[in-house]
Amino acid sequence: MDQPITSAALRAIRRVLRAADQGGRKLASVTGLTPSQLLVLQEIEQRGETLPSAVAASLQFGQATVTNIVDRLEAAKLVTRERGTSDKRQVVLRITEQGRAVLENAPDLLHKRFKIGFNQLPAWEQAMILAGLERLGELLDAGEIDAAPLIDSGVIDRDLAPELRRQDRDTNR
Amino acid sequence: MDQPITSAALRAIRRVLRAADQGGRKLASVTGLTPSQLLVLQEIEQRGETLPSAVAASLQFGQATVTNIVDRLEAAKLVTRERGTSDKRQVVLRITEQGRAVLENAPDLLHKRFKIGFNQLPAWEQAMILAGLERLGELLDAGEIDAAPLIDSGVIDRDLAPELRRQDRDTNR
DNA sequence: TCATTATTCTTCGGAAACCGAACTACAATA
DNA sequence: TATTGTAGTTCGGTTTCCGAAGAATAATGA
Repeated sequence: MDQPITSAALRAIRRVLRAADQGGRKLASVTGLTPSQLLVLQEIEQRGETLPSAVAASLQFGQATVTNIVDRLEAAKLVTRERGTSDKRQVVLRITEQGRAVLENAPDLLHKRFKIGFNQLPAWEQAMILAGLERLGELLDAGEIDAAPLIDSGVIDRDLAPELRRQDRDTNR
Repeated sequence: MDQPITSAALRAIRRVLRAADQGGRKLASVTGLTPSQLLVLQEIEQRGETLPSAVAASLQFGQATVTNIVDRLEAAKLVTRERGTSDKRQVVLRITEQGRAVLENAPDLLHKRFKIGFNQLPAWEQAMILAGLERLGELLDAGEIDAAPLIDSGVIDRDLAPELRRQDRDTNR
């Protein structure tokens, strides 16, 4: 059905995704910083001084999510929350020294693994990979997809599920 | 610090990751199948008849996680659970007709978006992207990384956090 | 054969990521 | 001033993961 090259590419993508995921998980267990937290932290560092809404927009997270994550970062003293002066509705986020230190010492593992290998590749190959990735990025976030043509074909019934589960299994023993 | 090309590549990777994530989330809201569920389902389909442990190993999930996900898939009747005959500790997973149908109708959006764009690219570019991706996959899951050199530099104190949070904010008003 | 050890899976409890909807301040506008 | 808009937060809910402990069954060895 698919071109072989297409599905090979898909497999490769999934592999990359999985690797990223795993790396993140491991990172979390070691540093106490989850991937999302790291992302937010990086975002804040890059911008120097931002608003939660900006972070949310850029990371495509909901505001609620950002609040949540910033809560943790603040508790860990990696980030500062301060009410805006001109517009008091706003909240200004700043990274702390500690935050910066964490970013230095805990480049996420994806980053790390990647860098190690990548730097060893010949330049042409680096260029090729980069070009491919960028193309891919374009493909993937090109415009909103219409998520229409997915008919109701056996969708999960969330309310029914829990009961069914236990019951089904018990009758099975 | 990093070569510019390295960090460009990293940005590109993150972009791809984010796109995948978003796509997955959207998919979930439409079909009721989350990305992980889809992965497990696909895995079961491919293998035709498997054990949870095999799925877990291949997807690099914990057993508990697989149990959890299979619970949902089973409740949705996309998958069948049956005790093994020769070894009764085992559980045999099979995809149902419905499950197959769902896989057909709900190729995940990543897949979909990707296919659309990808197929339109000239062959050489497809080849290039593929090569880049595969190289990347190798880089990323090359061997276990030693997650050692991450010193305790401002790690989150999980127990302290929740209290701090609320308190800090209240004093802030 | 019986007891011990291993295995396969499930259950339980817990952290975190997300989100939408309701809500609170504050700002801007008419 | 009254209304409408905007920035963040809170609340409640779902899902993903995991580790540890448990139950059932197999395999092993004395």
